[in-house]
Amino acid sequence: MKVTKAQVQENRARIVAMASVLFRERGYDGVGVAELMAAAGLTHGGFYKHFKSKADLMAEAAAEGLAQSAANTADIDVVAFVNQYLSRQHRDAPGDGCTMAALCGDAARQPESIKAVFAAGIERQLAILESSNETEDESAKREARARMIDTMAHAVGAIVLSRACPDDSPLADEILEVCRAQILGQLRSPPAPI
Amino acid sequence: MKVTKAQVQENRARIVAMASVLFRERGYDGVGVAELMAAAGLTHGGFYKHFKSKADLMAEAAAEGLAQSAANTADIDVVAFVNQYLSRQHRDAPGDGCTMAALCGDAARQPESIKAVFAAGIERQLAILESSNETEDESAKREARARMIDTMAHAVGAIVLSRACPDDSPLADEILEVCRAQILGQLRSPPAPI
DNA sequence: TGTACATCAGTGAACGCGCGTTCACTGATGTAC
DNA sequence: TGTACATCAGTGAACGCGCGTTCACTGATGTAC
Repeated sequence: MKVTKAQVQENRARIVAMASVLFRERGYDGVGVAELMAAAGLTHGGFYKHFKSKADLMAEAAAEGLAQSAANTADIDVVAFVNQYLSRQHRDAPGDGCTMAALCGDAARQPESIKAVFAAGIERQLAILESSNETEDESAKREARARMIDTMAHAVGAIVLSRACPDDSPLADEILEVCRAQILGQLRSPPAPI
Repeated sequence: MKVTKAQVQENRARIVAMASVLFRERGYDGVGVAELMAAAGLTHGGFYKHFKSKADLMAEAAAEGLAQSAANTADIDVVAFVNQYLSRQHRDAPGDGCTMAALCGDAARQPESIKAVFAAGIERQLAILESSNETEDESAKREARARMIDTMAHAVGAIVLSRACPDDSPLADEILEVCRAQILGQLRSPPAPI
């Protein structure tokens, strides 16, 4: 049962999309090839007609997830981004949340090729966040970049730490709220003195 | 070949200690029971004389790792702690680094019992960091706690994000340096306005 | 436009492998006398 | 203090299982005429 070219493309895209979600929910080792294919409505045997290996799909799914996050960020301002990022909804739904927050720990133990995808994703996200700042001044640009790197790490840390706490634990919510207030405060305040 | 009571205790402690390191280096799914036992100089069959299951050891190894971090923090002040935490040495040696930074992502997908160990570890670390502040004032105490939660999340995020980048990538170092400067700046400055 | 045939995405059984866990056995330890 | 024996940490083979990957096969698609 061969299938139209359009169908092939669509199937492949669906595999990547489902993988992107499932990996975020359960980690790279937490989902098998068979389950991934089943989630896309296919059987596992056809997997290698689309991808060289599971690691291959991991890289592609990460790229997709990171691109999606970037796209979601493009339209809103930094304050809205932070409010949404540091919400309980985001923390409790890793599957359609930030790929960095969900998979950074896993990425650290993956081959360089996957780490490269993450680094590119971070740079891309930074470019979008910085773009709200339209200055021409070089030192102001550097300042804006540093601020955004800092904000990103701060936000990722809050989500990651909050997710490591038991469901409904007060500490999990406290981490989120404290960090949200702090990050928003910093964004409002002038550059920190050196 | 039975073994003295002291030897039994020592063997068990060695298993937990090695597990604590290996899990931090390669994640909970990245190390098997056989390898864990071999690292402790034993064969895999005896594992279940010491632990009910691998998950059991995971919880104990996490507790050990978190307790160790707390102990290491007890003697030094917050600035020294931050400088050490956000160093390339720490980033590049997860095996004897912070358990939170190394395993938070994994913990998020583990049973509640392990998440509880993490939450307890976070509280313990907070207690130590807050203790440098010796005020009696209730609102100042709350302020100190919030600051330390914030600092911890910030620092964890920086390490986790930096580790997801390729080895020797400029971005990995940039993240570390930017966050270190920022965190130290905040610790020096007065409480952020609300 | 209609026919004949090569292509190749998808199927499902099978592969070897490493995992967590169980088990019968060993033999020095530690206890009872 | 010396002897006899029960205990149980440690061994290494074996278990079932699910994993990533391979393979012979299918049959509609898309191409060549």
